[in-house]
Amino acid sequence: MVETGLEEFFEVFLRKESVFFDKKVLQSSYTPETIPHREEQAKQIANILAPALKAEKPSNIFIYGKTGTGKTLTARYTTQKLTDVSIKENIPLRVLYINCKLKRSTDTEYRLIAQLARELGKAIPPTGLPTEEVYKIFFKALNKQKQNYILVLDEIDQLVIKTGDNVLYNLTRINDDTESQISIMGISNDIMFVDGLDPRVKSSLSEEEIVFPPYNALQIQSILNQRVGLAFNNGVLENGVIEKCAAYAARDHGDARRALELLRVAGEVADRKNSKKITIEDIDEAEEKIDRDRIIEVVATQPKQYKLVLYAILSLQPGRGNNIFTGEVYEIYKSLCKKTNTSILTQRRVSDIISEFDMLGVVNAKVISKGRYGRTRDISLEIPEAVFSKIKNILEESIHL
DNA sequence: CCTCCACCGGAAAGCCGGGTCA
DNA sequence: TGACCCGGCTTTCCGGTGGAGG
Repeated sequence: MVETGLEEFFEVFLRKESVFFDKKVLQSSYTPETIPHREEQAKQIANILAPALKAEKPSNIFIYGKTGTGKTLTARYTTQKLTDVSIKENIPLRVLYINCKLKRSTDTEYRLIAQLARELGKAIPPTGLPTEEVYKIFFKALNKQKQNYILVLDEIDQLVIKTGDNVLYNLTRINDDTESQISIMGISNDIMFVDGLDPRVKSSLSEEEIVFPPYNALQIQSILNQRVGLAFNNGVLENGVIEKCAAYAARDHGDARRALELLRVAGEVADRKNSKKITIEDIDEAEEKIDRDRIIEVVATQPKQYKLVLYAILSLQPGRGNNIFTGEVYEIYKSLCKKTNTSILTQRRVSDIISEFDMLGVVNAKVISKGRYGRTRDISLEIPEAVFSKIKNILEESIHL
């Protein structure tokens, strides 16, 4: 019985029409043929990197711009073209791209250097060696194959936040004692990031700076238009859909990635409704859905202690304004720990957990002063009404009560 | 104008599980 | 096997502080 039901389901699914022609085109991993509205920046990067083809060391570049402004895409695009030429002309040049935020892979000093050494063909164990040792192996490998390297460090700000600028210092002065030359292209979405750096690193890293401004609504429209032809079947977009998408994305900070995601999810929403068209309402629905799914995902994947803290905040929320304070949360949290037989963390730690939730956008927590009655955080939930009870359920289930 | 609350948040250090190497 | 390393998570210690109330 069940099988035939499923079989039928799959058959129906197979024959079901979709608004999509090729969904991949809307995913962030997709690299388009051209990058609209970034010709200027691509040109600049090309200018700076070009000397590498003549075995000269290009200046280090620091790229910054908000999320979804095409930094990574442009960096990959330009370096790809550069390698294409270097291969064709048989020039010893190599581009190493590292995303510094990849958890458990490139987000610490040891792991970053280890990864670089691996790119050069060395086997490095995931842990166990002194970092110093890994540096040695890496340098040795650099010396062995003499060539120009361009090291792209994406999300470089995350790396520094986590592990300090020591790594960058070491990397920027590699050229002093190796045969190979290595240029660094740092990509960050935090503009203030360089200011916190060691002055030596700062001046070295930002020999050249390139800014990626946010896209405006019109530009986002054209980016979307570039892709809809490939992504969707003909005529599935209702009038005004692109405009609305672009408007939404431009509203906060010209994030093209968000616009593409919005469009993709709207398509999925339409598909699920068996609709042959994507309507403007689908966009609204998509935006909410993205928001909800994100929060649910974030909450569901937190460790137990975090869940307890969040649950404590949750149970203080209903029917109140923004007056939840750290002390109250901690008291509730402690009682929850006892109830669930969990070890109790210190208030210092819980305080950090609260600020992590703040950064994740699950909670809003800003420090206020209550004068005579001390200083604390003013905490309020950022969870949309629609998912409140669902979140509560998730927490209750995974904490057992 | 001063006090003093109830925390904040930086720094350092400890614990533990994962690992290497000789 | 023992000495040693990394990294995540946590505790300990402690100096700081905005502003209501005296």
